[in-house]
Order: sequence, then C-alpha cells, then structure tokens
Amino acid sequence: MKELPKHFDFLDQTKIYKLWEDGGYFKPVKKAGVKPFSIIMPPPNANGFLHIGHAVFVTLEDITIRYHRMKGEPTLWLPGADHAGIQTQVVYEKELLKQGKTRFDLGRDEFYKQTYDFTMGNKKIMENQLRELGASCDWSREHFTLEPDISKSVYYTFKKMYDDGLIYRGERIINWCPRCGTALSDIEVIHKEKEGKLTYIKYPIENSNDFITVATTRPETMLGDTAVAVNPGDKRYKKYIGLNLILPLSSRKIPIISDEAVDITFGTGAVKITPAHDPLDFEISERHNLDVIEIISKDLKMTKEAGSKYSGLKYNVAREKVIENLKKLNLVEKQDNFIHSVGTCERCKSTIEPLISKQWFVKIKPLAEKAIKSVKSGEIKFTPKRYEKVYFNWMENIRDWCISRQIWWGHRIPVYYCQDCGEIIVEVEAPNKCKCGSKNIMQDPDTLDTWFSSGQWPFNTLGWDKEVSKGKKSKNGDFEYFYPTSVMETGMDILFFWVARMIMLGIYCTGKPPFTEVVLHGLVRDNDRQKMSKSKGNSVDPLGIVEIYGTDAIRMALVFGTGIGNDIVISEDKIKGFRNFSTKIWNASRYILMNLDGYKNVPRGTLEKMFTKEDLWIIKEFEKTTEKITNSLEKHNFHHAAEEIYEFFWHKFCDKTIEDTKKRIYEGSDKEKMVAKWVLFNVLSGSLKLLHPFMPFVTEAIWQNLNNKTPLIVSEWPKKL
RNA sequence: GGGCGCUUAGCUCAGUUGGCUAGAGCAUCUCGUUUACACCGAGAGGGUCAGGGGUUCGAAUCCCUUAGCGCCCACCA
Repeated sequence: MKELPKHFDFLDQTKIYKLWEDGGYFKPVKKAGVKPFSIIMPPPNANGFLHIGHAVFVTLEDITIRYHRMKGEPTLWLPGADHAGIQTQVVYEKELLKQGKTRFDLGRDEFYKQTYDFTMGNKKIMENQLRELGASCDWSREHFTLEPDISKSVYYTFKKMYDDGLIYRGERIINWCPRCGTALSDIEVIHKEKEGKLTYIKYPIENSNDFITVATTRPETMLGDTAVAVNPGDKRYKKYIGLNLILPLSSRKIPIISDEAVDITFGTGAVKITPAHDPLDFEISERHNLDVIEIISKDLKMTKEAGSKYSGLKYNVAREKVIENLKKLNLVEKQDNFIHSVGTCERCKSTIEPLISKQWFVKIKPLAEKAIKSVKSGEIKFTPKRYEKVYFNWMENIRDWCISRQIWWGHRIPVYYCQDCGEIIVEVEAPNKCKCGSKNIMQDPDTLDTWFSSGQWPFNTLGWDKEVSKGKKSKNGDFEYFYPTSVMETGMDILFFWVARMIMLGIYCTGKPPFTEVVLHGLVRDNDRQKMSKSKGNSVDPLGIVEIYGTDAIRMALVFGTGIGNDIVISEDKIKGFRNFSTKIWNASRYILMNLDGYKNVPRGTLEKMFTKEDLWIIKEFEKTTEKITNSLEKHNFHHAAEEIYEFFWHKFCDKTIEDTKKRIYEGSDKEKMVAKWVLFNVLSGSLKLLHPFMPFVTEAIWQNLNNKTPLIVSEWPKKL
C-alpha cells in the first residue's frame, strides 16, 4: 500500500476519469439471461455550456448507474446531445445578429451549415464537461439527434404515423411566434399576466335602434368578426338570437348566435367572434359553420380583408385607428383597465399571435389513451408518485400536437409535393419522381418540432428502425437487450414536453413503454429560494465549482437534504461543507494507510473471537448502514442514502472507531494491532464502496492506494464485512 | 376556473406504512494547540412540528377546516 500525500487539493480528476474510460468500465458486458440496467441520458441541448441543472441529472443518474454497475448488473448509461430546434436557432441567430446578419442573409443551406458547426463545437465542450462531472456513461454509444441513422428512424416514424392516419395536415388556428416566424405547439406558449384595456363596443342590430355591446382586449380584430355569440341561457339576449348585427366600420352583416362556451358573467355576456385570430372563437366558428376572415398576416400587419383604411398597418396601429373611428361613430361605450394573460414564445418571449395556418399535426388522443393506461396499470411507475396525477391531468386534456415549424434547424419534414399532379409523397428517402412520372417535386420547407425526435430517443438510440419495427434484429442487439430501459430520470419541467411524448411514441413505435420507472427532480434554487438563472446572476457554474471544491463536493451538495422531486436549494456554503467532507475522507484514509505498513488482509472468521465490543459495534453499524443505503437507492431516495453514509463515515467511523482503535494501534500487542488494523482496513474499504456512487473521484483515488487489483468503479457492492 | 404542493430549531431542509425524551447541515455558545484532519474534536443552547377541530391507547405523520406562500394547467372574450 502506498501512503497518501498530505493534501488532496491536487486530486487529478482527469486522470481518474481516464482510468475508468480507458479501462472500458463504462461499457456494459451483455450477459445472456441476466437482466440489464439501463438509463438513456436526457440529451443536453447542444447550444451552450452545462449549467447547474445538468449537474443535477448527471449526479442522480450517475449515482444510480454506479450503484447498479457495482451490483454486477450489465449497466448501460447512454449519452447524447439534442439539436434543440427553435432554441438553437434562436441562439445562433443572436450570434449572427452580432455580425449584423440575419439567417436570410445566409440562406437556408449556409445557415444550416453554420448552425451545425456551432452545435458540434458546443457538443464537444459539453462532453468534456460531463466527464468533469464524473458521468460514467458509455461514450461508444453516444448519439446526436440529427445524425443520419437517427434521422432516418425519425422519418420512418413520421411515415408510419402518416400511413396510420395519426399525422395529418390541416389549416387550423395555431400559435404563431412573429419573432421566430414559426408555429408553436400549445406547451411552447407561456402565458403571462399583462395589463391591457377592455374596450366595450356597441354593435347595432339590423333594422333596429338597439345595440349589443361586446367587450374585447383587441379592438382591431373586430374587422374580422363573423358573429357575436351569447350563452343560450342568457335571458338578456334570448330575443336577439338569430338576428343580424351590422358590423361597424365594415358594414358586413354578422349573425347573433348562441353557444355554451360563452361565459354569462364575463364582460357583457356577448362575445365577438373572430375565428381567424382566437382559438376559442375558431372552435365556436367550426360548430356554427361561420366564415373565417383573416385580417392579420404573419408579419402582424393588417390584410386586405381588414379593409382599405387599415390594410398594411401594423396591428397595434390599426387598433388605435379602429378605436378612434369607433369613437367618432359614438360606438365605444367605455374602456376599462384589465389584466389578462397573454401567450408568449417560450424561447424568445415575443407575444404570440393566434392565426390560421396550414400545419402538420399529430392526432394525439389514441396515443394518449395508451400512455395513460401504461401508468394506470403500473407498467410505468413515477417517483415521486404525486407526479402521476399531474401527468394524468395533462394527458386527459391533451389536444392535437402541431409538429411543423417554419424554421431551418432540425429534421426537414419528409413530405414531397408533386408540382404537376399535386400528389403528396411521404417517404424516408427523397423520391426522384412522382407516380405520374413528373420529376418536378418539392420537399415541404418546414422542419419537425424538436420534441418529435427526442420523443423517440429511448429506442432510436438503441438501434430501433424500420427493419426492427418489421421484426428484424437491431444491428448491435442493443434494442432487444436494453429496451425497455429501466429508469428515465429527468427534470420535472419537461414532464409534458419530453416524458409524456416518449411514452406515447414509445408505445406506438415499439409496442412497449420506453421505461419502467420515471424519476423526476425539481428546480435548482439559491438560498433565498430564487430560481437560478444566468440573467438573475445567482446561478452556480458547476464547472467553476468543480475547479474550486471538486466534483465530489458539488455532487453531494446536490443530493444532500433534498427529497427527490423537490426543488434543490444549494449555496456555496453547502458545497464548501462537502468539500470538507472530501477532505475528511482523505485524511481518515491517509491516517489508516500510514498505519497499515505490512498489513495483509485476512478473512473475518479468523479474528472473530478477538473483536472488542467497539469493533463489533462498528461492524454491525456498517452492515446496518449498507442495508439502509441499498434500500434507499432502490427507491431513488438519494438524500437518505447520502445522509446515511455521511453520518456513518464521519460520526461513527471517524469520530468513534478511529479514536477507539488508536490506543491499540500505538500501544497494543501484535494481535491487538492486527485486529484493529483489520477493522480499520475493512470498514474503510467498505465505506469507500458505499461512498463511491456519490463521490466517485476521492474514493477511487484512495482505493488506488489500497493494493486493489480492480478499480473501485467495478468493485462489488457490499452486503456484510 | 381546475389541479398539485409547501408551512418543522436563527437559516436551508429531512422525518418512508401514525409508535421511544422530533433530526441533519450551516449559524451561535463553551471547552480542547492528544503524533489523520482546525476544511478538526468534545459538549451545549435552541422547536405549542402555521392556527383550529376530529379519529386513535398514541398524530409532525390520517381526516375536516382556516390562513399565508409557491408551482402547474386552462379557450378570462
């Protein structure tokens, strides 16, 4: 055995990681008939550096992975990176803006190429950051969402769903982000409370001197009204239902209709219906076969349909003009201040404009039904269980998923239109001619929602493709061996975006849910309970912390004292505390190694009768601790496990046992020394194993000095001493 | 409007199916320069477990209720 240097500040994490990686310990050895353990890593978005949130998943998943690997299970942790469609495009467009350019200056191909290079550069940095955090994942199986094989599978899924009638193209109301210039799905819209004005406008009734007053926050949309709706039970308006109104400023005749969706208590109880620019109005218009008049275009300017006085004006300019003109006609009853929630783009924060557009949608209900069943039946279990309710709540109220995006970065939709006969061709590989013989075919210009591809991540990365779907074996056999995977661990914030979609698409594509357990963690906050973010300036840079206090400290700080699923509170003081713990482990080990000169380990049985009461106590405590940690890890109770090993190592082993044995170590007989050394050596070895999943670097560094033939990472998880 | 959660020591949080004098880390105080470690050790103080009611032999834990806080979802015109 080698003595340890006095200070471990220079612990060479890179060297230790290399020892593991070069040793091939991250690669699972498949054993026929042995149940494997597998986690697909949530692929970080390859458009920036890792932040503290990434450190959380790395820590929790790496703990789980190391534990299962030590239990001797063929263990796979598959890493990857996500192209992150809109987000990356927004980030790179900002880069371009610094050069005074837009994506249109570059053109589609050049923009894609530059974004690709940018992404690959970030991906490489991220991979090394994952290494610094100790991620023991199998780099030989790493994937990227845009690589050719993955893309092919994504296209195949699209085609399969199209053929099954689960993907359709339709002209419907969607969320339009004017900044990004694309449609968004409902969950990419963040609703924020904003101050506005509620304007009450009088609509004259045809052949009458009566009016119906409607209230609106967007007066300019009246130019596109095609009805006014009231609740069928509203006595005030019953007599008017079926009559016509003369729409001010346009003189169009619009009907007064009745619909259950109208809230009697809101505003005047009469609501103007603008099907082209409001989701609820669109629904009502479908029920009543109303005309749809688009008066705002995608660049937020008024269309010709809005009338010659308004056409070409920006919508907010038009709004003022509409109010002004209505006032001249004495048709504005009043204007109230009003707080309402306004949809904004998740990525660029711009206000969303609902409008009619031709997009691709996933018919989601049939998929959702099976996804609900898989959790209800217990095929998939959530930790913490309370998130199952959140999941059901969302799944049961789900609406069709708009999957086409008018951006350039991502999987281009595998649909081709024949310019001659109008045929729609959906194919994995680009066709060179149409059935009609025409070679004049054009690919759909749009790309797929990034979550459409990440939703297939758990099986696409394992080699599922068209052939496997038809019953053939996957190329390397991974799909058959590792799928369904064991645990999906990720942030609570992407439960709907990702977890829900993986379950739906997993069941659809492979017939099986993609994992048997979902483990969700919370948000990272600072000591004042504030969410950590760069803009607030309160974020902890995990790699910066690694340099100062070491990876082991930050990992412990992230799991200690936080129940799984709850928000994680972390501060520099907390991390410092666990740096102290690393030092404690180092020093205790250094002391033991100093006193193990010439020590040869022997089986416990040969010393059984010579143990002191204190020896037997620590042995018993070790076994109790081992059992508790094992149980906690099985239940994903990371904080319990961490707290147990901390308490055991510091306050039982160091404070009690090491002190108790000093007398024997310094003054005892040879036999007493031998027994004391046995206890120190074996409890230390066992403790290093228990500590290893949490604090892999210090423990491995010490282990390397204990004359062990194999590294700690592949040592056997302990049961007894 | 619907749903979920939180309220425990000065601070940040644990507390598994109800069961010994309610725990940890940090902070505070006292003592200790013992040959692993001051990034340490020994010890101490500190809590009507948000308020009220109920079930029970027994409640921080289960039920009801009130108050405050946070989050998520939703078509508040």
